[in-house]
Amino acid sequence: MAVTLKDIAEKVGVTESTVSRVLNGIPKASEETRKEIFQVAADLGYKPNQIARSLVTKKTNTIGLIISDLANTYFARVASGIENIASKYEYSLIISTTGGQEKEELKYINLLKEKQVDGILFASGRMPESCRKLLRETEIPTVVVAREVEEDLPSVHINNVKESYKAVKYLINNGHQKIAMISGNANDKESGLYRIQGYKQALCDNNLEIKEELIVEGNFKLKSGIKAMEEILKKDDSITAVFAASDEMGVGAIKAVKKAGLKVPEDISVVGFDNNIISLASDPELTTISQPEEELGWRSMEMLYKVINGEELEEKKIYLSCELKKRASVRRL
Amino acid sequence: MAVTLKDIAEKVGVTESTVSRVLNGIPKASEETRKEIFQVAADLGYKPNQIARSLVTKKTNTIGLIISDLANTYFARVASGIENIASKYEYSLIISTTGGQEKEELKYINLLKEKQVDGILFASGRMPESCRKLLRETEIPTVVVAREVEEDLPSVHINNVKESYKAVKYLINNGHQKIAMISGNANDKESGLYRIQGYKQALCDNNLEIKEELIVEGNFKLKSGIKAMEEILKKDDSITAVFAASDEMGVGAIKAVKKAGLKVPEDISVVGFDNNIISLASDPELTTISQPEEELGWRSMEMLYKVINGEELEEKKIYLSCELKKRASVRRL
DNA sequence: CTGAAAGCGCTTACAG
DNA sequence: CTGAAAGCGCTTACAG
Repeated sequence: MAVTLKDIAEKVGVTESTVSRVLNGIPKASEETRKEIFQVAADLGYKPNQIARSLVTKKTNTIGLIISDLANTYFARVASGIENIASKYEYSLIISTTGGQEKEELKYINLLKEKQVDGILFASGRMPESCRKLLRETEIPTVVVAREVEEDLPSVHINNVKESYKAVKYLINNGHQKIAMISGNANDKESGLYRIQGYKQALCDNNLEIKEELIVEGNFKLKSGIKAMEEILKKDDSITAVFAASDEMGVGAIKAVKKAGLKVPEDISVVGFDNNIISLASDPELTTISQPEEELGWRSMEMLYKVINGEELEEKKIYLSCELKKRASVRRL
Repeated sequence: MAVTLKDIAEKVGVTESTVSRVLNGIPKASEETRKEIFQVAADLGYKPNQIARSLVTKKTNTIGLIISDLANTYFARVASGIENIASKYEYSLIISTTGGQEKEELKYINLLKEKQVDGILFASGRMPESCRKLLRETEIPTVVVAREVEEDLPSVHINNVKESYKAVKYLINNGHQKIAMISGNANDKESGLYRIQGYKQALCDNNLEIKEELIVEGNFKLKSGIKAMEEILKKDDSITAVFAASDEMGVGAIKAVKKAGLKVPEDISVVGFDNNIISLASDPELTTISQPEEELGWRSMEMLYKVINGEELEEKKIYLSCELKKRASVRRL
């Protein structure tokens, strides 16, 4: 059996209350009993039962992370950032993956409530109204990660419109005028739609024509990038550059260009998004927008910490900015 | 305030015990009170407090995962596999990352004990004696993931010697005789040492000479692969193939070969290890050994489940085998 | 079929 | 400086 406060108390000849106080560093006990209590606790290998403690303090020192998919590099890095800072704050992390499914999201919010977590970090697709409602009812402090959200929930994310704009502007600054895009799905309001908006905005602001047929949809994966690029080349082989909404698709684009007997960047320049390791593995290395995944993680955890402890938030919505990584896949025209 | 059993009991006019039994599906209450209890519970939005429940049942339905690093693709995928099956078994997952540091590992074992987890999955570097000892004392059911371990702890992993052998044998079968290796650190008894052993064994069994100077150490990262390959080319430009202990290093090798003005696979063939996405991003695509990360994850979770429930294990050590992915980076001589 | 009681391992006023 | 008591929200024999 595990050793309890009672065991220590009996052995020392004091009461559980005293042992509890001493072990928790509450004010003065006689130096003598203090010493003895610590001694006996160590001898017996006492480990406080946090479950029992949580029941009375109503704090579990654990927070729940609801996330789409750990096998995805991007989310894995966000999770990593969260874990690092959580452990610094002495919070444990319960991780639940949802695949972006609303049903799973609801299930886990309920579960985390039952487990009495002190707070929730939500990094799983767009947050449906049902989740918001449930979160409100359960009254668990929540911060949304990597998603803009209409709700007044605190959140930390990047500005996808602005960052895409930056990528496309870079191509324009390098003299490109006929720029295609390999996008995500426009129904995905985040990396899908917003990155398209940034692309269009950049063209528009620079008096370049937006041709809808030059925006080809992929699913962020490498293969879809290949297919999309092939389609683009078939449609219009006079383009000189392409902006891909993910590095995987960007690398796919490079592959397709080469397969078509053309060269990157001599014939076609490519810019990606993410700064995934594959952007460095490709040949040529892919120019890309570097997302601060780890920072997204730790900033959200910091925010949540403040919310839990009732501290004021200076900003309810934090936008982190991304860095343009200039590499060999873009040429100056 | 959260609604409790007591609230329901009062409203229905029965006792907490009855409510508890009904909600837990314990045998027969009158159909009438059952209905009413469920009704009231739903109306009040009752959610059982699992902390209170755990205190009495001595089960938390959560397991702890001690893992090196979530930002690392390999471990992230292992974690993903674990999470998927854990949630199927209705276990929550507390994830703690250690960076492979013994001190952190010990800290988290203690913490998980205090949190009364039902079991631990250990996927963090070689397990030091101190951890084994602590695990024994705390008596938490444990399964080791992706690491061979002398101890009689159950474990699931791949056979690094055998899989490396397979990779090198493939090169030999394709007519290669002068094969270099980009290895990990030999002090790392797993992917470091064992992959070197497999390489040597394959050469040996095929009467090829082992030249220590053709084994150059990297750190599994892309850059180190480039450096190692440059060194190898400097030492002996008559080699026709290289086996890299990771895909990142393999891709690095390809880059170095190209930079030296040679071609892959025409001049030098390359085989990697992992089947990381970058093996597909590289040009040419990298032939590699595909590790079953997700399966590593779920098999270990399944094993742990059995241990927790006192079921007999047919095998205490499970070896999963890897698949050789034949791609364009190897040529037949 | 249901109640009353004890207990899980802690913490925390309240006294003294 | 320390005890005695109550309580956190449940479950589970034990009666009846």
